[in-house]
Amino acid sequence: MSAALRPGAPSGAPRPDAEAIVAPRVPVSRDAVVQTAMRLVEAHGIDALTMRRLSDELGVAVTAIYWHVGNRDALLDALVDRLAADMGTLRSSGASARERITSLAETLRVRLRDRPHLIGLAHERGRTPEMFLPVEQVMAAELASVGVQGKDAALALRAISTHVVGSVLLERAAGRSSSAVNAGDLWPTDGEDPELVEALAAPTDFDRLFAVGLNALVDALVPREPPPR
Amino acid sequence: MSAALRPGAPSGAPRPDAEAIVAPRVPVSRDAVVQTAMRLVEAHGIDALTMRRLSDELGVAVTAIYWHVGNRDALLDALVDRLAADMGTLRSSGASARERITSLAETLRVRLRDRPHLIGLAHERGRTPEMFLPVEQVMAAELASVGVQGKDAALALRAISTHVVGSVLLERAAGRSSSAVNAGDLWPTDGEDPELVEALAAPTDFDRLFAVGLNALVDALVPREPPPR
DNA sequence: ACCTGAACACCGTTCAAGT
DNA sequence: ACCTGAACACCGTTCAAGT
Repeated sequence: MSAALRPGAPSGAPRPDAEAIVAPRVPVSRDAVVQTAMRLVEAHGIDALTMRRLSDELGVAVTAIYWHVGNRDALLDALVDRLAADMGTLRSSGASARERITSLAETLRVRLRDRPHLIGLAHERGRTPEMFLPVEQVMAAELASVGVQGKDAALALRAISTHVVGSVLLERAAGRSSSAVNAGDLWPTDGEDPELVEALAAPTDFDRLFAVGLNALVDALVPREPPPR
Repeated sequence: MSAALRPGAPSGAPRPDAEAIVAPRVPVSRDAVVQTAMRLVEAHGIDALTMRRLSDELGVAVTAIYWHVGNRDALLDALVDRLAADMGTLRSSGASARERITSLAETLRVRLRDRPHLIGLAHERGRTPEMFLPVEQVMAAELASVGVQGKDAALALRAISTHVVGSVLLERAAGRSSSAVNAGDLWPTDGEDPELVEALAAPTDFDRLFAVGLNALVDALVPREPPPR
């Protein structure tokens, strides 16, 4: 089911500057390797990314991959690089600084949640900070506008972005749980608060959970008014 | 450097009910397998747990492991089971319900942080809820004492324990980062708030970060006074 | 009941060799 | 500059066979 389009298949214009004619060759670029790897990880998770499967997908021998990216570890680094670049920039929207900060955090969350396997990878490699960068830049300006700067601003930024990744990671983990274990299933059912047990047995509402935590953080860290001048 | 104490070595009393005499045998129990696996993971991380290394450590052939635990996946499940059991129970201490809840969360955090590789494993397998169980039981009682019950209590419990695991997971990830990438290193140094950039370049103070988030959550979710009766 | 050894399919990686 | 094939050490797992 693989190794299909190995020979020929000259998609793309033939390069005029080559002594070609015989076999267009269309060499696999480093870029193509990274891109295909990204697709594999997004679609089937990190375990699906084996050097051999990747080379199959590209229609080359395994060893060709090594020429382009060095080894698997370097390839994973390249994936995170690209993911970080893909995060792009953000604009804040909302009436007050607090609303704008809230909406920034929500946007980042959605963006991360769209590519769960890849942010899982970034997490494993301790490179989540790079994912925050774009939002933090904008958020810093918002904080400054209400008088939060310096070390306080750094703390607030970290608290909020930590909350975002934490939420995404845990939601992802919950999704991966085979039997979807919830705390409620483990509680004694003869307790004094059956409504609590029932609520814990139900699947977590991650949207609400995220919102509650975010609200609490914003309340604690972002003042309502700009400071008196 | 392994496969050392293979034959003989009859540690533990010889069983009197056996037809033995010739070779004490001391069979490897399922319990011993799980225990050794746990040690391996705690000491060297999940990747160090290969079936072959494990069997070496136990002084048996690889295939013997399979007889005791089925396969690697089942073994990992057994590890998480044991971890959950090891979490034990907790007592809350403090003057008010708020203080007791705060100290419970802090205790859970420390307990999880002591075994980073194992809770990483539990996380990967979507089984963190079981780690919370003991604390949540006690915390539910504290919440009830200030009038928080039912669905509200469930939300509060989840918000707090999510914050705890999230913190631990991210701290662990930061520790695993090779070059300890911090957001500050990526910011332009010609910004308008050099103190902010400097603070972001410094390593994260996870204790403080945790405390700030926890405080915000407790403020938002746990009332100061018990409700009027 | 408990363990071994051979065997299989699958990894990542190196290297000499080809064009 | 780019790719191949053979080879190596290491995985998890199955199975028939031993005691």
